[in-house]
Amino acid sequence: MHAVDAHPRGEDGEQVLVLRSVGDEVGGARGVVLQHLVELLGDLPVGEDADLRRAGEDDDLRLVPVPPELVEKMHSRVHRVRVGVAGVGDPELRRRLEHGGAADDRSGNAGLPAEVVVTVDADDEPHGPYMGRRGLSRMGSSERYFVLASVGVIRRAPHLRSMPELPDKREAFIDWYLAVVELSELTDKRYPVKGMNVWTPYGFLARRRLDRVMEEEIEATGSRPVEFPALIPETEFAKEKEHIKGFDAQVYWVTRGGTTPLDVPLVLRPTSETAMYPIFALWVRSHQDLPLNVYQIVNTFRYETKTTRPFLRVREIHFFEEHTCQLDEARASERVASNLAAFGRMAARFQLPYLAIRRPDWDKFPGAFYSVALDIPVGGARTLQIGSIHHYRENFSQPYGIRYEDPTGESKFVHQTTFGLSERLLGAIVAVHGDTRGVAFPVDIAPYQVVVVPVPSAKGGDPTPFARELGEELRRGGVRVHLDDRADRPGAKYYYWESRGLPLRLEVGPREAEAKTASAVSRLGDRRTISRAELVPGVRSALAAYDDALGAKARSAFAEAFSLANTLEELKGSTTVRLISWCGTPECGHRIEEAIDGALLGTLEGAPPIPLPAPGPCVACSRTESTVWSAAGRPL
RNA sequence: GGGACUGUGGGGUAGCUUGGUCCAUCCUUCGGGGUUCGGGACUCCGAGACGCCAGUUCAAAUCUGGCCAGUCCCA
Repeated sequence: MHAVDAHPRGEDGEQVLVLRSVGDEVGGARGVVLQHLVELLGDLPVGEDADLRRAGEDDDLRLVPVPPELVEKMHSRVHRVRVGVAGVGDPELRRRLEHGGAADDRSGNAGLPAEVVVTVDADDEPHGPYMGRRGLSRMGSSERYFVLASVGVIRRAPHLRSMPELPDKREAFIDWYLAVVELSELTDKRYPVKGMNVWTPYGFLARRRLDRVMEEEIEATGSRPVEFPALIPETEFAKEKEHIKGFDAQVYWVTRGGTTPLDVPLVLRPTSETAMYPIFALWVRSHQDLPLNVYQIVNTFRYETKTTRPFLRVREIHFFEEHTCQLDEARASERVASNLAAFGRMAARFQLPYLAIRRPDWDKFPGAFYSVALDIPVGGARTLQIGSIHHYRENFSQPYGIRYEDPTGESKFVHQTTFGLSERLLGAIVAVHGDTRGVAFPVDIAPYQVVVVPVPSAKGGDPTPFARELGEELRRGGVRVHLDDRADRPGAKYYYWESRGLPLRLEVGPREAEAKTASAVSRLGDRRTISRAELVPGVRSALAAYDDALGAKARSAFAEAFSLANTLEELKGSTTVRLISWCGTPECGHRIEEAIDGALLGTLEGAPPIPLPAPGPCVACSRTESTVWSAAGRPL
């Protein structure tokens, strides 16, 4: 028997029949059904979600066995459902359920069901609340009438209160992701424009940390910040043919100023090539102006038609974009390599393992000579592109006239590169490090690195002053710290901060105040005692250990996300990202994409995610010449 | 672009098929009081919703139409 949360009509320990969620089924007759049950059960108290006062009519209720299909259907949603009244232990209750209702059909209510299926759930588990769209309402939808009842004992026991559980990350990644984002309050997605979400204070702090890391790492390679306007004249936008073709369907247009139609419509930048390059043509005159390495972090806009998801696919993108002009193709290739290295350093700070992949020609950035994408696996064969680096050769410098005079006096076009990242990185951090409790932030990104939680007690006194002292000292020591002195219970605060990815909390109760220590618990559950005297170094060392553990966990999951495939057949129904040998031809590429029902992500650049032998024959055509290791998956 | 489905308090939902039991259920959340505080406390009081516009009807959360928004599938 399961416990029933504090029912107004019941006493502790009292046995009741509880009618749950009258799913799809009884319609307006529910009150009548309830009334019958009340009568059937005589003086046995009946607990229910609905108001029994509404029950009034006097109609027939017949109990019938539940069809096995229905039981099966319910089985996945409700724990251990028993058929009919079989699960009822109490003989008296059972007798009444089986023989109670008298057939007396003088109903004036045509809407009543002729039969009502009652199932009795007599298991030991409390019914948890149901999250998402898969609640009880979907249960037994093919069945006409259906009442779910359960026998239980009223128990006013706090520990049986069940809290909402997150969907399973492996089974239902996107449901899990959305629930975690909601729970962690990184963003408010209720803004009334699809794909445009509000950055909450907590989310903004995380984003700003991300921006800082990007700024630091890119500036270390000689890049400098700039900011270009958000609007681009159609005339400039249209100069590079491939580029405009690639973005045409996704741009927002500004066609009016007030009530006056604009002579030249303006596009809201989907990316800034066409905003920057006319100006680059003015900035670059001689080889002495090169390289030109600049970046900006701005919002860009793309009219996404597919389903939008917080951080992963949005219409207003928080975009990091580096644009460079180089002397020649080789220097531009070097810049690509330098960007890859810079991203490697960023990813290390995010504790994110990733894949650098050269995209096949048909999937490169519109206007690019080639594109290197940064991908991560996100469960099953799914992948997420979190950034990209492009070599443009002279594809843009020619239409935009970006040329320089070389030392011999010859006029040449520059070779260009770009490097793009976005808030998808934040989504990636959530996706990779998050778990059944919510987000887990790496130390460098966490809005707060440490939260101090005082644990007061009536006997031991209030440790809050001591906690405040510790907080102050950490702040002076350069730690991002917050004192959580809300009136909640400590346990509630632990869950709260764990769901938001806090790396380390310090629990400070009377015992700690007495001993001049703090109990430090990491987001991964690691617990240690830090003495007041060693506070800042102790916290730093705990944070470093946590970061290492987080990275190690991510790397081991990363390695498990890949497997080899030797034939097209093996690609079908893939449950990991696949590594394959590919001859490089588009024909084979397309056959591969068809087999995996996804995308040929491209050829590996740099270190492989798992140890690989030399490339074998192409999975599609078995040719052995010039095959390369490639990855295939299903982009999210 | 084509098709299917869905819109109920801040979040998740019940109710809709068969209009009247509904001044709309439950959980969570939020505000206030008291009591608590070493892993999601209890208790008392209070707050909060039928996407929009028409129509049908004595009566609409429920039926019809349009619109808006969203989701899924296919191209």
